[in-house]
Amino acid sequence: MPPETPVSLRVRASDELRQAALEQFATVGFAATSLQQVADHAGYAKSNVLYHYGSKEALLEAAIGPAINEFEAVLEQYLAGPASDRRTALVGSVVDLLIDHRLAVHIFILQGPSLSEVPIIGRANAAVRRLAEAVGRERESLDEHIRFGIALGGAAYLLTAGRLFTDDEPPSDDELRGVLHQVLGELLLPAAGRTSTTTTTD
Amino acid sequence: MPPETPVSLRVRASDELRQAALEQFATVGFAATSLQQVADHAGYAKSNVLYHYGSKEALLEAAIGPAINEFEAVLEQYLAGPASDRRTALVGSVVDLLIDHRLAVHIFILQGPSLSEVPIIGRANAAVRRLAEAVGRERESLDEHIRFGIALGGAAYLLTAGRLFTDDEPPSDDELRGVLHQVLGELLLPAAGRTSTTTTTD
DNA sequence: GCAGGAGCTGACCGATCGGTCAAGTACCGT
DNA sequence: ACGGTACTTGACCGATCGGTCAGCTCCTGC
Repeated sequence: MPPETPVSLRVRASDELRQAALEQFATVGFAATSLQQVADHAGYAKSNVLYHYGSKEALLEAAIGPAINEFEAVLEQYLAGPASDRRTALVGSVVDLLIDHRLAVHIFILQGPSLSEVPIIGRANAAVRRLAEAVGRERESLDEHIRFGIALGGAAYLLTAGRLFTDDEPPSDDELRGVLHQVLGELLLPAAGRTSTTTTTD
Repeated sequence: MPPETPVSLRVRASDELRQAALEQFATVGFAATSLQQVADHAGYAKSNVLYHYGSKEALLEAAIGPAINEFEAVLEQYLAGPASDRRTALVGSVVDLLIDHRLAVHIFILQGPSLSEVPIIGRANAAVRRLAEAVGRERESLDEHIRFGIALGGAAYLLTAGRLFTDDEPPSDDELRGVLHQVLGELLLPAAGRTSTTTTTD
């Protein structure tokens, strides 16, 4: 047993590299980010990136895999849930996912269509598509598809590109959560003023 | 004067190259698209791209310049308009711009934050930011900023990534225009039920 | 003390990047 | 027929890409 018991474990290089990759992939784009950039940003040599993660695609998978798993869990929960309050629960789950994994979400939502040949991105695209179809199947398709696309893509855009809109320091996560909950609810939940037939349950 | 008056002018290579570049930049991403891809897609040699447009950046400028000019015109019109119906006019202008230049808009809105070092993208980002600030200045800032970001980013995302949501052939532009007008109006116009920004408790 | 494995690095590889250049082709007014 | 101009191309350039590999330093179990 070592005499000193370090409260904070030593920082692992693989974690630093994964985090640097996540930030670079989200802000610069996966295709436009070189392994050299990731290594420089984390303070290591490029070879070390390929030592811990065998390839650029594996690095991407390590960076956004957890977020995609969580997104797939949200999808399964929605498909299995009762039709009465699926929508409300969906909005809450999606808002949490967006805020907790905003960088990863930006990658596999906004860059997803450009990277469909990457296996893990293909998985994410399939999940997004299944959720969109499930949401759109409940009512008139075109309107729902558009609302869903704007809500998902818009929120993903806002959370990472939103710093472009103001030079003030960004709002706290709780503030963001509240407003996002409100706005996405307006977009996805059958509001009182919209769609004359307020069919809350079928 | 030429004896034959050809009804359809001869197809110009520069136009074909510009159009191919627009499509590739929008679907694959500017940084991830090589000049070789653009040339192959249009059926010419790579050298010919650099003959008509001296550099990759100049090609981008030729492809999205008109859309950015139009966006800046929308901004000026909004800044100069009377406060009474600026918002309503803005929604109409933005919807038209989105539909008429969806590929270019996808590039300078969604890829904008990643490409701010490219001069023309920097111009576009500045215009987006000025519009966001003008819109957000009228009421409580955070809520308005978020609504604006979701509306703009979401619509740009939907129009080009939306084909990921369905394998049916895409809806007509008129259908799209109608629904977009409705949804963006809900997001940006002060609706009757909504003015209180009391975030619904979780 | 020491063998051995994990962590890390620089040198190097073929491929591709954006961009340059000289030569070839096609078409024009004269 | 001819000179010139616009157009198009393949060969080529240095830089950088993702990825491989041999070798270095450290730490640890014995």
